[in-house]
Amino acid sequence: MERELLLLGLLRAHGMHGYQLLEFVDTQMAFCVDLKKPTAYFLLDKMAAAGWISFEQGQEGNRPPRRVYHITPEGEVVFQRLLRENLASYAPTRFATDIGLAFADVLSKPESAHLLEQRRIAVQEQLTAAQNAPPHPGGVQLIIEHQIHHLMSELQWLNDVIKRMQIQIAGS
Amino acid sequence: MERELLLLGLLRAHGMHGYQLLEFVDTQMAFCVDLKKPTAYFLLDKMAAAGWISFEQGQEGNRPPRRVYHITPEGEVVFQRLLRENLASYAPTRFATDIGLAFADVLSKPESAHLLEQRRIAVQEQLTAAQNAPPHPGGVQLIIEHQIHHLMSELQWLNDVIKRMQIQIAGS
DNA sequence: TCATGAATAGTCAATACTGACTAATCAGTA
DNA sequence: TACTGATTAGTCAGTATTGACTATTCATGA
Repeated sequence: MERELLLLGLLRAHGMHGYQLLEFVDTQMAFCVDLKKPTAYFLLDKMAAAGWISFEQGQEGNRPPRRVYHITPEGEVVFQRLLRENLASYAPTRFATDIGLAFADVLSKPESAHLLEQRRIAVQEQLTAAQNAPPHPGGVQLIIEHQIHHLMSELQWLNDVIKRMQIQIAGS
Repeated sequence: MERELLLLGLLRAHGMHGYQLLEFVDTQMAFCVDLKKPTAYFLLDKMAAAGWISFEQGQEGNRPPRRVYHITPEGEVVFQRLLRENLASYAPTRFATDIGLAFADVLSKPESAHLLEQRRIAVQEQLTAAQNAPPHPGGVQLIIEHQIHHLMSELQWLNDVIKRMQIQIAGS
């Protein structure tokens, strides 16, 4: 339900139409949520059907009419529940890139080490990007800090694994 | 493609039927992959259609016949490609539990701090479970070590955030 | 003024994933 | 032996997600 939480949270600020929501998520929160356009509209439809949000046809200038969504009182109740559930829990993190590690011994140690060095560069790049991100509004800043903390931890771990592999190479 | 990588990697060891694959993933790798039964059969069908794996009807005792899957030479080529791609790259991690942070200021600081303390307990429990996991075969052990490293880093960060909130409460 | 490309706003068919179900066999036991 | 619950093996209908597409408006500059 984290995307529902996100959309409800954004709509609490003020009514928005689908594209506006999408744009905000894409530009301000791309690093922590992946929300595609059809998924967003699907979720909006679903939440409207559930009565968590309402919408009216809005017209602006000559543009084609569009749905402007608002959070309903029931939606606000759901938002608060989802928020509390979210803050109190921790969903175990699955790293997609971990599966390769299970089979790293299929390749030679030097090749594995070399490939993981490329991975290290990728992590380093993401870290630099996060550190150079312009300040974001309110709580989003907290998420960026989390990302930075996490990426630094990943870098440290990767360095450790690579070092261990190199010792094994030297010792063989 | 990380699930394809996983299934191919497991089938490299020896031919297996769907249920066997599922069972291994469920018992040995549940903490790092989430693979539901219908998804597994779906992927096996798809990979068989692509020629990455083959199967024959196997019979054992009086049990109903079942498909025993084997990796093909083309499948081995794909496996090696996917493995190298996986090791060399780093998919940015999205933490589902981060979204709540963006809206934490909706609640009072004491309540937020209290909820995050519950989250800390959840993280701590997962850490203890990972630390007490029996030794796993080969590369899977590496993934467990990664999880432990990550959970310790999460704990440290959470402690820091909670502490900051408590200072803000005291100072207000 | 009238192409041209970017921005706006959204839809749709196809793919991927899951919860809930079926159905057979086996192991234990009353 | 006949019943019960666990294990094995898989399917299917419904839900979720996505890539690719449509269609309008706006800005611009030749």
